[in-house]
Amino acid sequence: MKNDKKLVSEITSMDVDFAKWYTDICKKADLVDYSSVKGCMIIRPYGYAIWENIQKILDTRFKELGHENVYMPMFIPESLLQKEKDHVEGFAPEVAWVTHGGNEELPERLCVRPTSETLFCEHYANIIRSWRDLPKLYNQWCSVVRWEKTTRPFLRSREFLWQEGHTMHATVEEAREETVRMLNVYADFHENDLAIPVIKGAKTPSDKFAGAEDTYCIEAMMHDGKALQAGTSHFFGDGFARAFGIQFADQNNQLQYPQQTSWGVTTRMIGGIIMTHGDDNGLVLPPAVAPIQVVIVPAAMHKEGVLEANRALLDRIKAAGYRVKLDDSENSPGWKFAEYEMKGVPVRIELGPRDIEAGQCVLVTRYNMEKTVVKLDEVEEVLAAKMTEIRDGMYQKALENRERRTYDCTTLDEIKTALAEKGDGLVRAMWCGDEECEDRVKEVTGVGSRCIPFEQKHIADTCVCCGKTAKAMVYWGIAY
RNA sequence: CGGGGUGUAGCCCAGUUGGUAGGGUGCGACAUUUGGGAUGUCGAGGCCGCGAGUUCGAGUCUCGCCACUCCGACCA
Repeated sequence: MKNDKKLVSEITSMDVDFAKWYTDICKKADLVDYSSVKGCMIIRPYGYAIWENIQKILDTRFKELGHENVYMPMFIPESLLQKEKDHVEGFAPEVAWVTHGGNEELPERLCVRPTSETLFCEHYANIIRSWRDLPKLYNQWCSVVRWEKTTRPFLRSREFLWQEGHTMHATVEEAREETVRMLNVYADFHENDLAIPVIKGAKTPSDKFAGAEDTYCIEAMMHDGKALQAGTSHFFGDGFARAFGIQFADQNNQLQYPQQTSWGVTTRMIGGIIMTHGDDNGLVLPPAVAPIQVVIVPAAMHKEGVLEANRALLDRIKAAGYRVKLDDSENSPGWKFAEYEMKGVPVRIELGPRDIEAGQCVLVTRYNMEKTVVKLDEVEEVLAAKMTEIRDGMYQKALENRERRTYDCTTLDEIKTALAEKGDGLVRAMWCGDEECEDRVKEVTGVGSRCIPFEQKHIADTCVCCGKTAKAMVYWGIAY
């Protein structure tokens, strides 16, 4: 059939070429366009609307937990960046520098923020004096620049949008609690709103954020079995505070250094949504962040009464609180079906003369293409149930993929065999804690350490690599 | 940053031994259509990625650069 042919030619199949499939979706679903600067993407209205929905949900949660939004400058003087040694060393290779203002060379070059710990610290040094000033719970929504070598839309761009929380606390316990609390916010958001199952855990020492004492992360598995770091939360101790001279007088009038955290998620999450839920017909969006949650496609639109009935349905669904669109354009229904499937709209409702006569409409859920005939009277109730069902179904589907592609291994050979026979995936294996073994596992098997999960599973007594007593079970994988 | 691939209309692509650019799709108008990407007619749309060079003449040959893309090393 001609239609089928066209569909196939639109997007590369994910089984044929996952990477190509990914970029096809990004472009064909109107999420991004390329700009004239390498690695800098234009986020188009449909893609940006997803980000705005993500922002709304997270911003609300941050504020519920007492965080306040601020805005820091985008430039960091070189001397400021250099105050914390590990931090500079970590970021130096990928910062962009501003060296001129107009035609004048600047006395000190400015780096375009790759992250803002140093700026927050400089400011905190000025505003924190007493235990009464703590905690400081600041967050900012902004973009940062990291001069990446290879770039991909959403997954790795040289400029990306994110949110960075930076907090200061009086005690270690309180700061550690904050670090875990925010990791949990990210994990809940991924699982409940994005329908992406995540593994919570700690990064190994070699994989920690530059300057952090502990880095926690959530790891998600993409459809192709590769891992995506979806969010991070860091505990800094007082390392930065000492470097920046931030001190407060405690209740005994003793000077103390405050304990610091930072945490962030980025537009990369959109890449995560695409690669977790998408299929060969295009994007599949979780209802919570879909710019359009319901699209109404009229059939035989020009027959008498059809458009009116569709408009009435639109008003009702809108009144019920959904982001809904009626496509009354002149395109054929078939065109519209394909279009909104490409864009990942969670629910499509078809309403034509036959339905109107029968007092019903046809409801199709995107993630499984299931058709349901719904009585018009019951649309609101059915929609409410469907939205939950969609989120649960998408989550389940993603979880099954992850479980099918998670392999427990006790030797390096087992890892190699599992990956070769079952395909890319996450490997659960024991680790002694030595960086040498960590490197060797990657060298020999191709999978690197992703995280030491909070939820441990005992697979063996000894390290998968050296055979010494194991300290922890580690998730290993190929990372995006 | 190494290795490969690709840059021609918005998109996909053709373009012969070098002779001044074409198809499909999309776009605009009109008509007929509309339950899985409709059809016809007319029309608009090009610094052939950018810059040098060879040549009477370059989309085509040479060199350089840039971008995209894939595979590796680094990263949210």
